[in-house]
This record gives sequence, structure tokens and C-alpha cells, in this order.
Amino acid sequence: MHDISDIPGAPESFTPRQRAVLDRALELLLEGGERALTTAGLARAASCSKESLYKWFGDRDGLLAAMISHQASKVRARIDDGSALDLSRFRAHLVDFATDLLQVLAGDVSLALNRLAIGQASREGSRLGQLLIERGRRGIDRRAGALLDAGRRRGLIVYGDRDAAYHTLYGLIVRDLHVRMLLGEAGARQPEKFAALAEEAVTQFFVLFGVRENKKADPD
Amino acid sequence: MHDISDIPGAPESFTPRQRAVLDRALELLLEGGERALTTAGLARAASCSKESLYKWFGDRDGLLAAMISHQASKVRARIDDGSALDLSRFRAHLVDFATDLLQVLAGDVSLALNRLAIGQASREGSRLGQLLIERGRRGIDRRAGALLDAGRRRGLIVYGDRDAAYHTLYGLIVRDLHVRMLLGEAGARQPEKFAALAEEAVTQFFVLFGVRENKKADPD
DNA sequence: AGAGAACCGTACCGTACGGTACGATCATCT
DNA sequence: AGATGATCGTACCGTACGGTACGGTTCTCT
Repeated sequence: MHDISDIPGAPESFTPRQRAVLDRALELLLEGGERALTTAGLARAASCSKESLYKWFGDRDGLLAAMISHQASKVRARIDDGSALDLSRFRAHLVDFATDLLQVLAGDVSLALNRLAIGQASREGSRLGQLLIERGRRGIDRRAGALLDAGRRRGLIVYGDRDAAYHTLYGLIVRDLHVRMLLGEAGARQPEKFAALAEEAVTQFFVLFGVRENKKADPD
Repeated sequence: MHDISDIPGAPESFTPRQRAVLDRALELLLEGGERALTTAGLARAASCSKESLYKWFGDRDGLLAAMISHQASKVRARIDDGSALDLSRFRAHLVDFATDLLQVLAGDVSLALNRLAIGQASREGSRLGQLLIERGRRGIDRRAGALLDAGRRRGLIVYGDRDAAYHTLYGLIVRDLHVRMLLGEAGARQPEKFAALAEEAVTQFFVLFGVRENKKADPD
């Protein structure tokens, strides 16, 4: 398995000046997509020289990777290590997680960076996708994993493979919304419906993995 | 609701020569991504003139739209309107659908076109995403819808909202695999695992929507 | 056979991008 | 104060793309 340290450009931290430039780069990306993010345009918008950009980030790909690392470093995925965990609290935590997940995926920055990485994925040797998964998703995955483990320890849910259970939960929550949002379908981006979607997904998740009346494996 | 006829460039059918050119364009897209699909490159690869390309498709965006329409016209989504439908047959049909869905989404052409449309989605006024959904997904959606309706009529499953049930099935099948494949994660593209994934998804779907021992809504 | 349309190959144009070079400016260190 | 290094603004270069124009060729229709 790859670790974060495997990815070039990931470990170094950026100076405040560089972070400001990266923030401006994100704004340009949000405004006009990848085509709007040119070195000359960024230099002008961020009031820095192109020479500095190439000195700091190497080349354009390095800049894109730095943008992903920078954005990921801003999002702190808290771990709900709920101590006193009863069923209703556990369920509420799951619904919170589901709502947060949908809101994150629907966020402007997330969509822009995912579009960027996906657009680059066709080029051979582009590690932006890998980088995005490592730096962006790992935190969310860990939070969910810790949550599921806690629920299982309390006997509130039961599963054999934690990752499989998590992926099922993810599918129940996100469905095909992420891809539709990435494709720009307006109907898929309706944050006011996320709460209801989260509720339903968690309800279904409990039907599949919850411990209630019939906890034994169904024969036949 | 938009219909296919709403989309400019969709209704016209292409001449054999144009179809051959579009096929060549798809090959170029598969080989090197969007950057490799230039008008000059396509003209050279397809042995046609750039002037003809602009005459046939208007501009580059028209060419991309034509590629999507052309590819969609090649994929014929059959409808499993199974007549004698018992539970095991219905389940087999669902597993077939799930396997087909995963294989389609993992296909080279599908991934390339989705990456193309997603990469263009940031630009304002790009209808490629809409076009891809209309022309590519509608067929699959209809096939699944007909299948679910048939199962419900036979009393094999029960649901209130067919679209909701379908989206749940979709989420159970695809999970986050589609986005991971779009991002280029090698681990997500393992067709040898699709059969098992399809089986598990359908099993879970029946737990949620199947009619067995307790078919009444769970109180509390 | 002859006219007309469609099409091919090539050349051309303007633009815009990635990347580099250089002088000027500013901050810091001794 | 003087030197050193980082950075800015600008200019520059080579390339490559989207789109257009044009002469020559092939096909079709009458």
C-alpha cells in the first residue's frame, strides 16, 4: 500500500506566501476551470512572478499537486470517537457523517479538484488522482472506519469486513450523485435534500448491518 | 424535463464516412486523452481534411458532442422484459444487470467519454455532461426501471418510489468505484471481482426491498 | 462528356500557453 | 553600509492548437 510519503510533493509544507498563491490558484480554478488556471494568469492574479511559480512548484503539474495537498491540509477530518455511545447517538453520528460527506462532495472546491484530477487521469503518469484519494479521502475513510468500529464494539451493528460495510454505507449515501455533480447536472446538487438522503441511507444501512430482531445469518 | 430532441446536434444521424471518422476520434481519445484529440491529429489519423471536420461538426465542441452521440448510438440497452418471472430468474436478471453496469462503467470508452465530459463541465455552457447522461444513462435507467417494475408486479419486491429504489440499487452496485476508476485508481478496475460485487449488491438489495418473512413496515 | 458538389492535403494565421531569462526592487544578515 | 538572496514585473521564445482558405482530385448526376 502507498503511504502519503510515497507521493512526491506531498511532505513539504508551504510558506505563507506560497499558501496565499495556492489559494488564489484555487479561486481561479473555481471561476473558470482548468483552462483558466494558467501560469501567467496565476502570476498576475497572485501578484507573483512566473519564475517564482516554477521555482516553488517545479512545473504546472507540480502546481496542481500542490493545490491538492494544500486544500487537503485545510480540511481537518475530525474523528467522532464518541465515548458514551448508545444506539440513538450512534445513529445520529452516522447521519452527521453522511450529511457531511454529501456536503463535502458537493462543495465547489471538491468538485473543481476532482474534475481537475479526472481530466488529467487520461494522461499517463499523472498521479493527481492518486494524490486526491490519498489526501482527500483517507481522512473521511478513517473517520467512518473509527465510527463503524465503535458501533460494532458497542454491539450496535455487526459486520464481517469493515471496509465492505463502509463501502456499502458510502454507496447508500452517495449513490450516483457524485458523478452526476461532476458532470454538472444541476439536479444533483441540491443541498437542501442532503439531510433526507442521509437519513434514508443510514436507515437502510441499519437494516443491512443493524443488530435487531433477527441477527443470525439467513439460511438458504 | 429535457428530451433528447432538446439537445442540439443529437437528432441528426451521421454518414458512414462521418461514423468512421468519429470512431477514429474515439480511438485517439482512448490512446491519449483529450489533449491527444486535436483537429489536425484527427484529420491526419482519419485521412480527412480539417475543413471537412468543421463542416460536419461545426467546431471542436460539436465534434465532442458528436462522439458522445455516436458512441451512445452503438450501445443498445436491451430490456429484459422477462415473461415467466420467478424469484430466482428475477434475481439472476438483477445480477446480470449489475454485472453489465459495472462492466460498462469500467469500459475504456465509457471512462474516456466521462472524463472528457467531466473535464469540460467546469466551462460554462458545456452540455457534454447533460448529453452523456441523456444518451448514455437513460438506456440503462430504463432497463433497470422496467426490471424493477416487473419484479414488483410479480410481488417479488416492494417499494414506494421506483426511482428511489433504483438509485439505492445503483449505489449498492457501484459504490465509489466509478469515481475511483475515473480518477485512474488501478485497484478500482478489477473486472474479475465484478461478479462477486454484483452478487453482494443484489443480495443487499433484496434485504432492503425483497418480500420475505416481514414485509410490513417496521414500526418505531 | 461536362458541370457541380464533396472532399482531401496542405499551407496559413492569430493566439495563447508553458517555460526561461533578465534587470529592478526589497528584505535580511554581517 | 554593503553584500546576499529572494522575489517581482516584463519581455522573450518555441510550440501547438483552433479555425480558415485554397488548389487539386474524385465522385455523382444529367
